[in-house]
Amino acid sequence: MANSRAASRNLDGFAALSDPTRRLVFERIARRPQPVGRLAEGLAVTRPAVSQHLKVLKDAGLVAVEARGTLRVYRLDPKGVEAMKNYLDRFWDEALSAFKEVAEAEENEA
Amino acid sequence: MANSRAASRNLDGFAALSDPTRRLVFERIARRPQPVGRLAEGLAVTRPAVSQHLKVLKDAGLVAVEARGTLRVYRLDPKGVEAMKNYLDRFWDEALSAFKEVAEAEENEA
DNA sequence: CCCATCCGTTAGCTATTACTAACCGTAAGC
DNA sequence: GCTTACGGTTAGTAATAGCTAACGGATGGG
Repeated sequence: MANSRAASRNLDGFAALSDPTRRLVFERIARRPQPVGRLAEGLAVTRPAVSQHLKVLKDAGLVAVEARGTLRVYRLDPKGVEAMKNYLDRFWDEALSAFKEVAEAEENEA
Repeated sequence: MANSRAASRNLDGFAALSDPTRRLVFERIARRPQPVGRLAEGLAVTRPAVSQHLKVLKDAGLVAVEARGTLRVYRLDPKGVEAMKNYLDRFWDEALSAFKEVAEAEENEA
């Protein structure tokens, strides 16, 4: 990675986790690797919908597939999670320092 | 906050950072606190658009405002960033362990 | 070989979103 | 008090996203 833009790659994870249904799919997979059919049972949406959500999560690097015969078991993928964590860490210190400056400024005004 | 759902609140940040233009606004504010007008100058979209993006970022707890006379300076807000960081940390270990299990399984198959 | 099961894909519809243009409110400067 | 600069809000539009229904492909068991 040459510049800071490298950390900005693969940030489709934000769009992937922006949908509540997709977050549920993600959290269920985190609890235990599962095939698509089982996920669809407890999710109030049809199986094709879950399949489309899985495609988005897979393209974002948040989940991975393991073909086990005719079953396709989905599990978490650390790649996408790490990319998002790194991105947020980039601004974490700046967020704290900005907050601190304001706190001190308000102190002077008081 | 009693259960793990507490960490799932305030996750509108994912939707907020899912838009590329909104990410640019967020990153620019991170670099230096700025008023709306200055942000709109370098962003290829009109000022009202930036204002709407700022409202989304503010509702998500990612930015905060400080009224300085007629100027309104926007800065980062640690709240939303922390919520997202915590959420991702919840699944970080599970993602790694799931990855490890698969690696070992593939090792046995080889 | 045939059937059943599991899964991904497409077409089409509806709802949501990001955008611009126009408007209104508010705080300084003369 | 009037004007100017700065900003949030609304109306309306074009694009995008999530959903269901229907289909097609691939694997395993009888």
